[in-house]
Amino acid sequence: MSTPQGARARARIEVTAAIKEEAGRRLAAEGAAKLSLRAVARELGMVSSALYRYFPSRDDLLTALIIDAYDSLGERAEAAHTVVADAGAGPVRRWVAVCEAVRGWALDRPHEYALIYGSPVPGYSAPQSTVPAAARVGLLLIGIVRDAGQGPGLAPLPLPAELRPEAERMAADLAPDLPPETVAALVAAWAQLYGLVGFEVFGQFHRVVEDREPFFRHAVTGLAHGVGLREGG
Amino acid sequence: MSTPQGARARARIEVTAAIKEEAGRRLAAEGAAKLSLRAVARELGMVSSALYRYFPSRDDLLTALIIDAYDSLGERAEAAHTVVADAGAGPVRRWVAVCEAVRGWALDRPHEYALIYGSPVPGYSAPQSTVPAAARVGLLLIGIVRDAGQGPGLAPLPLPAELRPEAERMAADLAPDLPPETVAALVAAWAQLYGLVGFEVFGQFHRVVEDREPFFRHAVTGLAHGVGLREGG
DNA sequence: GCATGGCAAGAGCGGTGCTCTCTTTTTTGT
DNA sequence: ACAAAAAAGAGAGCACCGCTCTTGCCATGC
Repeated sequence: MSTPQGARARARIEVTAAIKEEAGRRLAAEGAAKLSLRAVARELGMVSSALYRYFPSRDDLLTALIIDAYDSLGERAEAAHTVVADAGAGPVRRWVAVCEAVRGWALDRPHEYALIYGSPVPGYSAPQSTVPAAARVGLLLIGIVRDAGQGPGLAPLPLPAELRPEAERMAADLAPDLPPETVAALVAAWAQLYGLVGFEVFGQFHRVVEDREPFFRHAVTGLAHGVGLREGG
Repeated sequence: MSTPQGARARARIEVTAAIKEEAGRRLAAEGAAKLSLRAVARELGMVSSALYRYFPSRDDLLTALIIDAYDSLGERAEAAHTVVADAGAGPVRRWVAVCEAVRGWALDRPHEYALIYGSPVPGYSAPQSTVPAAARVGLLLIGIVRDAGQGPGLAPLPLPAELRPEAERMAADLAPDLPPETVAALVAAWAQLYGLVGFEVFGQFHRVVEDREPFFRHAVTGLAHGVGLREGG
């Protein structure tokens, strides 16, 4: 039936969604630190204590918003990748497109970006439930490298001996079909990408980099080369 | 005399220092978000309103802590550089030493790291007074590249046409004696360094990278190569 | 048809940043 | 030397916050 649990459960779902929606608005407008349950409740015309029927604490509400943010970012990155992949672009152009999608999303929603990649909310540690959503962009980047195949001579920096065991462990975990040096380079590039995006979103480039789009494109192209991607594929 | 302004000014300096010290302790212990003026005042045996005679607002206290954090980081990086430079190390080893100092400092004082390189405190924008302290690590990295000289053929990625004007502007601002492609690569490496450090400090490498020290060393060695440094150079 | 369980409401606790007033103490100017 | 002025501490108070507990209502499910 269309009312599988009766009108009551239906209302619960709607109220839950309304809370998340309003909380998302306030998050986008003022940031996570200023997100208050009382304000959300006030805006929704309910009393603050009623909100605790839906989210046991402020942190649980934040968790819901975090998962939404990861999903929104992952979706945007995947969409951007699909567009250029369908146009027949090579691996470097696909890599750059994904990076630019991440940057664009972060600049559009700086507070959501801060929520997932900024300082962790104190006393709060992301529950396991955020992991799949959080992994989407990483998987996308791995996929691009996998699709490109790895011609000999295009390999990234050779691994120093001290890193080889860890690189092999990472490769076994993340992409058993890729050589360990590629996986190590990928993980580093992944972190470095968020360094570039974070510096821009958090204002660290203020009065340092002015024309940021070409700068970013150039930097992530360097990242692509670092993991072994070349124009030809 | 030893009391150039009388006992009053002397006391003011001491109380100010005590406030900053206690605030720093609480910051290190619990993070910026949980830093409360009232708690600091309580710990110091004064009433909260008295604290406003020394810091007009919580944000001003945070600003003082931010400057201290930048200085502490800069000092540690400079000390690390001095050690390896005095030992006659080449540019790559000096670069890596500075990066490792940044990482070590961040891991030692995650909350201070979050304060200066994490999500900006909402409604707060760092005043101009933080700029010199914030620039120290960057200047150090520029200095290493400058000292290395730039042999031909070791240059970083050639600049695309769209980035050339901006790269020349950055070079004029930051290091007029270095070629624009080197400066662009330097700024990118600077941001990427903090991506690597931030991911580790903020727990993004949890269950992804386990043996982090060699991984970091390898990644920042790659960064050094990216700006044109080579072992011999 | 009625007991039950989900839900909104309200009061209240302990905490926050910040302001204002009042008093005391020190510095400064004549 | 003494009064005026500046600086500092204390306390009350405002408007918030997260969160808990109790109360009473009302729709739902037996």
